[in-house]
Amino acid sequence: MLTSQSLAGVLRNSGFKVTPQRLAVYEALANTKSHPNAELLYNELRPKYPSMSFATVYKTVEILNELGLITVLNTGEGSSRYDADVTEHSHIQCSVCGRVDDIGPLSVAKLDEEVTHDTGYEVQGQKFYFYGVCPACKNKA
Amino acid sequence: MLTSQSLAGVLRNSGFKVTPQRLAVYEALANTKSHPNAELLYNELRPKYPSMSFATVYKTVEILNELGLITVLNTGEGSSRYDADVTEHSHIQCSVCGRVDDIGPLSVAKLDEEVTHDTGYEVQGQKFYFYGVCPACKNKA
DNA sequence: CTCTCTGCAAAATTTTTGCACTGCT
DNA sequence: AGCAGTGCAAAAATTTTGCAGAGAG
Repeated sequence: MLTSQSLAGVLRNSGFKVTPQRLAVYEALANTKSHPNAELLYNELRPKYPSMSFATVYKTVEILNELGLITVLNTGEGSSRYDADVTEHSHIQCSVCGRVDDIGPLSVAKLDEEVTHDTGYEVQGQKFYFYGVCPACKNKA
Repeated sequence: MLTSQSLAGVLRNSGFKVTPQRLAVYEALANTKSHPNAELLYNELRPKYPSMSFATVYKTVEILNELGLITVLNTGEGSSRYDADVTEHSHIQCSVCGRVDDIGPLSVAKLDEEVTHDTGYEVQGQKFYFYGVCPACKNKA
């Protein structure tokens, strides 16, 4: 999670301009654990930035992702979700209510080695998704 | 991987009708390791089934997925990929050419436990995606 | 002042749906 | 024969793109 100042620095150093919209999109992601998609970001930012557009949301998350400042999640829904937490962690989605929660670092240190040996790929990254029923939905049932 | 006969049985037992299109979609998936998306399936089946439509492809993979006969992959591309191999395994995608390869079962036996303990979810399934450069693309570089 | 960025609208892409016709059982 | 399935076309949903005006450096 970066402060607005350090985000501004990263953008500038990478040749991108620092705009209120870019800071706002990042800040919205940094201040939530709900892993919103583009629509939710748009709806959340609209009140503060009435001119905010989907184009800007999508262009911004693309840049933030390129710069490694956010992660894009594909849980299998129609749309992508975004996460400002780029530290090593995984995600789990409730098959009942659809919420996505974080899973702290798993004991997977040897996996990259295993995968390299198994496939010959030069492994650069990984995304783990778990699916199940969240505690809240379990209690309702 | 089911034979056409056993697939027919599963469909019938589940109240679905056995149609040439359904058998063909499954067979196409069972006979490839390329994890095609809907468009590739459509293009592959078109010559044999000139009337094949995207609607049928999508409706069929939805049923096959419901029945647990195929798996849907979301690597982060625009479209979903489908895999008739439902045994426990993961996938790795080349960040250069986009191909998706299989990874045999990983040493992740304790992960579900770890996740349950960490999140309180009742874990039902998981999907692991690795990203990197495939041997072929490495050699070209 | 320049050049990137924003925001609108239109387009492209992927997936879903409605409905008449086909064909499985 | 009855009813689910197919296939067409249209619609929906998500994401991308073109371009004119706005704003950051």
